[in-house]
Amino acid sequence: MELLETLECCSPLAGEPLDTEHAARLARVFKALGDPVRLRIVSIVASHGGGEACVCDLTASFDVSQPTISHHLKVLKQVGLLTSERRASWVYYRIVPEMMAELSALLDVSGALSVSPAGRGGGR
Amino acid sequence: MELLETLECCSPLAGEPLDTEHAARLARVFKALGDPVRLRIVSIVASHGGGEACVCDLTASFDVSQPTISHHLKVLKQVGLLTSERRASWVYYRIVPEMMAELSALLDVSGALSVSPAGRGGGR
DNA sequence: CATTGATATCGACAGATGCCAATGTGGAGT
DNA sequence: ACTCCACATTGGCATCTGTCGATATCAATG
Repeated sequence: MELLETLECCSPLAGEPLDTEHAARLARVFKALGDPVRLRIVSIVASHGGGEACVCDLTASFDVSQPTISHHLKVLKQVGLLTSERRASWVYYRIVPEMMAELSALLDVSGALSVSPAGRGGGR
Repeated sequence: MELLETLECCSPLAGEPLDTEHAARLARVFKALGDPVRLRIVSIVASHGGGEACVCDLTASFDVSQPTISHHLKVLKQVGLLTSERRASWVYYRIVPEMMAELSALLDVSGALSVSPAGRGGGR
């Protein structure tokens, strides 16, 4: 079950290089997002009313089989991007906003690279 | 060469579901970040002085061979995360801040899911 | 122009990944 | 208890991916 828990970190990528451990953990999360079906699953769940969607909502949105959807959901859950809850016959998935926030903050290099605060502007 | 160009989009994931096209394009970018070596390469380049790093800086930071680093750089360049410039014998890589900003904004669901602005709070 | 140093490409191979059909499981209704 | 439905797991298969050694390219230098 719980494979990923440490959500304390992270300074943005532009701060200092990721050590091997953090890189390995974060890479697994990005890899989970690195499949078009899984990325659409996340977007469907994130934008679904009530912040959650059942598997039946998802299988209806794809051409792939139900076992394949189930497999992708398992991957997304293992890396900590989704949680699930069973209610009656249906299983509802919702995103973990803390994880999304961590990734978003990690990729936010706006302060360090784009504006160049005078004095170190883009090398040369 | 230029495989990815359309950087106009995107509303955050929580807005509306990604269509198949956008999902496919973005998934390729996330997949590129979904390898620990590549993620560390991005972090090293992003945090390197002057905003750029040459290949020699990178090969020194990893246990993998120089061809492997070169391969990973090619992947990161193809999806639009890095650009390269040759100066004399050295090739300098730098990140594409617009791409980072796009991904960061895409994953930023803080307005829609985490804070629950009264009225639609995370279901229940 | 031969040499050297930095980087890219090629070819091959083990291991990972995505997919499906078949089957298992767990809850709700009859 | 039997059955139906929603979902998960298993097993197998074709394809993709990361890695390396060998080799090619490209730029500076002698």
